[in-house]
Amino acid sequence: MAEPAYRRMQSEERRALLLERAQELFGEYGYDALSMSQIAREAKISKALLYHYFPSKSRLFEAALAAGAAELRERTKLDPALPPAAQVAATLDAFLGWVQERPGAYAKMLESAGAREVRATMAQVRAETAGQILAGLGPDGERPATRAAIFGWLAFLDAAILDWIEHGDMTREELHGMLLGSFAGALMASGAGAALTAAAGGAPG
Amino acid sequence: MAEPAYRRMQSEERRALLLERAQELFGEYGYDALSMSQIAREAKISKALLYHYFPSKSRLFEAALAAGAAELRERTKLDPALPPAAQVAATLDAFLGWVQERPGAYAKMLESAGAREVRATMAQVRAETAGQILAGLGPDGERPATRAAIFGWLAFLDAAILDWIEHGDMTREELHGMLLGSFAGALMASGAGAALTAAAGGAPG
DNA sequence: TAAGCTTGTCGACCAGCGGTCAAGAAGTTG
DNA sequence: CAACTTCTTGACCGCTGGTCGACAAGCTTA
Repeated sequence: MAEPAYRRMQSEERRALLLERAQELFGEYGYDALSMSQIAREAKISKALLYHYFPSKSRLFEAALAAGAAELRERTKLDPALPPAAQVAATLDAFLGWVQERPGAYAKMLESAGAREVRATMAQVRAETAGQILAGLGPDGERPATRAAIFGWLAFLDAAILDWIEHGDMTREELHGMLLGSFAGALMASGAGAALTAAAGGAPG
Repeated sequence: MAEPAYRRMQSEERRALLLERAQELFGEYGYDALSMSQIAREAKISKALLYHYFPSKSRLFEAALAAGAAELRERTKLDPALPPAAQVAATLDAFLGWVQERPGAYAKMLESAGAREVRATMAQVRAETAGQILAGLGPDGERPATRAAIFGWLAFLDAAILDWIEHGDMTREELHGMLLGSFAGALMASGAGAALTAAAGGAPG
């Protein structure tokens, strides 16, 4: 008679389900506008069970972030034989395409970056990205001004993308050109112009 | 015999005292690592009294922010007769000097910008700053790509300053040159090169 | 069919948060 | 010394992230 009060699932199945749901929800609400209780409610489980699979909210967010990052990485695989500027151009284009497919989620993710508990994680992601670019610049990549310029440009990138998402009055190509030109300008300004031997993509206008 | 359980103060005196204390504490801990209870404790009053003077934590933060901004504005008064690029150069230099005097507090303030309840306020501040720069650029300031470039550069500015504060291996002049050069590069890349008739300051070599 | 066991699952709980309220006490006025 | 203003407080609320012991789903064994 009595139906089971809940359906029991395999550990890995449940975990994957929760992760997927959390990814969607974080992308919809952002980190701090989404509570663990709400995630549990949406997934129709108790909050305690959510904590059984993920030890904390920040770790759950990191897991969701990592899942998204893996997806992105696949899209932005680069050819190490290309000159640095061309690598940046190609990767940037793939990246913009990826953002274009989930503009809301990307914006929420950028917002979430400011939340206290995940700040360190996001800073690390940025540091790794910057490190990759700097490594591709050769000896110039070790100069403090160039390091600051790359960190600055990564922030430039996110801010310009947010503006693009918010206003929607630029084509992706236009944005791409502006970003690439700014990248070149930042490198030049940092004194790393020598690394820009190959064409970095023309600025429109 | 019985000493008073607390000392009563004039409304304005208390308010000014609390605002000053809050400014220090926000600068030391940032927005979300600092609770209203903690502020009250540090100021040796009850939390309820703090709420009597400031209706919410975010409003208290905004008041503290505005106080700092007023200080900053006085330091960065600009001469509207100068060409735009020179205005930016001079303002930027004054701004860097201001940051240099309170590096920790400025870093905490940038961190705080990501907190949920103050995000809108910080976005508004940035929008006003961007608007001022764009207005100084003439007709170019109305182009979407230029708008995105200015927003991007403001983010660049903050990120580069954070890097500067964190590593401390650049002189202020070096940073100033890199920032100005990047500003020019971003404008060029957005197609607003015409606005850069006057020297924007040389990039270091 | 039923007992035994593993472990997925839940309700109840905790300290702390931002925020609110009626009541009390400090200090001034008649 | 009483009356009054208003600055100040302790107790409270709903919610958050997070923890814990106990229940029960459903497989294994007999």
